[in-house]
Amino acid sequence: MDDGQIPSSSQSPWLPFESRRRARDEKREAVLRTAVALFLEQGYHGATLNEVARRLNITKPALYNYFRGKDEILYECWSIGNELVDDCIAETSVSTGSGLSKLRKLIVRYAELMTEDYGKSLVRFDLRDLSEDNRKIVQTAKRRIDRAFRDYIAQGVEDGSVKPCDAKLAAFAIAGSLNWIGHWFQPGGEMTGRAVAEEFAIRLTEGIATTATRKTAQKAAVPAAEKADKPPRNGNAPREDESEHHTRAAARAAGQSKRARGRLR
Amino acid sequence: MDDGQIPSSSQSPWLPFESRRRARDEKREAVLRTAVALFLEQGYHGATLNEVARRLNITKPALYNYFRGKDEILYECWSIGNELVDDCIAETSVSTGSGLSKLRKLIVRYAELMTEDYGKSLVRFDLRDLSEDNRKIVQTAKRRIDRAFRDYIAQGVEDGSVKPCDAKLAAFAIAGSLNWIGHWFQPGGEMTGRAVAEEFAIRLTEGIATTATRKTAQKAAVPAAEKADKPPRNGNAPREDESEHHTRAAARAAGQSKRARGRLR
DNA sequence: ACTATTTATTACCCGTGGGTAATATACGGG
DNA sequence: CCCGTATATTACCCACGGGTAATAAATAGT
Repeated sequence: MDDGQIPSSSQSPWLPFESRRRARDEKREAVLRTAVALFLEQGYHGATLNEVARRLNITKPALYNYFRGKDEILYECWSIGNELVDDCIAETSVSTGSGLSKLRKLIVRYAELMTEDYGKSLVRFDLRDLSEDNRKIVQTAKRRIDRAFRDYIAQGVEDGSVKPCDAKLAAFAIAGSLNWIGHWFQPGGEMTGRAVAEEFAIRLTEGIATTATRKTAQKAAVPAAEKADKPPRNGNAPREDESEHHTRAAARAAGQSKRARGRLR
Repeated sequence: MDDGQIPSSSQSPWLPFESRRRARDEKREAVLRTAVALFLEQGYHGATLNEVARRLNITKPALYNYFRGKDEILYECWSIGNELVDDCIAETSVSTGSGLSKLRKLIVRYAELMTEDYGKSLVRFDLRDLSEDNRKIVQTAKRRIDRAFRDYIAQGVEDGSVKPCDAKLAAFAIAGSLNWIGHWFQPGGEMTGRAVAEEFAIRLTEGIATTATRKTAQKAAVPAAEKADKPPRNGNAPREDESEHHTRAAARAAGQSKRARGRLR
């Protein structure tokens, strides 16, 4: 079935027996990358710290140099995902355009996140496995995400780009579809994450949008704004907006001083 | 915090110390009712068999008279939920009407299921906690459910009641919204399960429907069928169709002879 | 009433895996 | 070159909870 000799998978900073002198934070992140993948693969309870360590060519106790325990690793995985979502929200909220326009942008970004490991961790991990404190943080953040969807919808209703509807339920419906992506999507399938995201942005808004979605027929019903809403559905353009996907996440990658960092001796 | 003396919760056939002479199957089901509630409340791994037993006024080993082990209990919970879904599908598939009409019916039924314990078990439990064999059964059944959604959509596209679209993605989007209900809904909130279900049936189909949804304007575009599609949105009528929610489930309640029944000595 | 069968209880086992203590090795600075 | 610190390893602990064996209590049949 399985025996030793990991094929030096992905890229572990601990090459079997050579120079293991990388920066601390790089190792920390490597642990998280491995952990989130394993947690998704086997489930939090099915995955063992021994296996996480094994995949990194180290042993379990070494992990405790970087984390207080298993549940903290889980929390940190979730936390990274949350920072990515925050970036999505921040990006979309500063963008100009109607409520519908912002909603669509958020859907695309969020959907694509759900096709990646850290995004999935937001919806596949069980809050009850976290410590009391961390659980509260997560719950608060979840409400923030929900609020973003709801706000854009309400905003759209006001500016006329979205049909009048119950913002709360509409947000649940949309977020549900998107979150579910994290359960079924796996890379290597017929569609790329980006493609799924764009398709969902259309599908999930065409029910509540006042304007026609597909291409023509911008029937002149929108009172204000609605500028660069959507370049009319280019098949596979080289994503024009790779500018800076990481606002807060980039900060974390560089600075990274806050947040517990392993056993405090 | 908590101490002994369970307040004889719900209705346990094992009243603390009196007549415990119920039929075997009734006890079996009582175990499942308690187990599914506890699993949802604390998560499968967080819940212990000791606690399940405690809530039933018995002790852990007694459970092994009815089930082979914890994972079998999990499977049986899931299995009941699956039978309920099968009923939904069976009901809707024999109903007359357009593809859209069937789709809406299925959505309503399925959504309401997601507000109940056994329905939630379909989407909140982790397949990886099941035995190899049972996991295969579940996966097969899941595909069947997905197929039902997809078929109705495809059917609707053909008969003109649904706009042309990718049936697979549309089904994922709809099922995602519905499955997510099982994660956020809890009874006692502002809306009843039924209300949520009806609202979702509208919301999730108005994007892909060719006919106007709300009330008037049946613009004459549907080529065939489309009979008793929907009584125009009665606020809280006493659900006209309580006829027989349980086809297969009813059979199980009465006959119930198949399926492993505890330790075979 | 006596016995066979079912169903429950008490007492126990033990594998698993998170977590820790003691210790060794590598690294960087004076 | 030596020492302090950071980082890793080996060896271990032990709580938890699923599962079992032995046994007792209840039930049904004749």
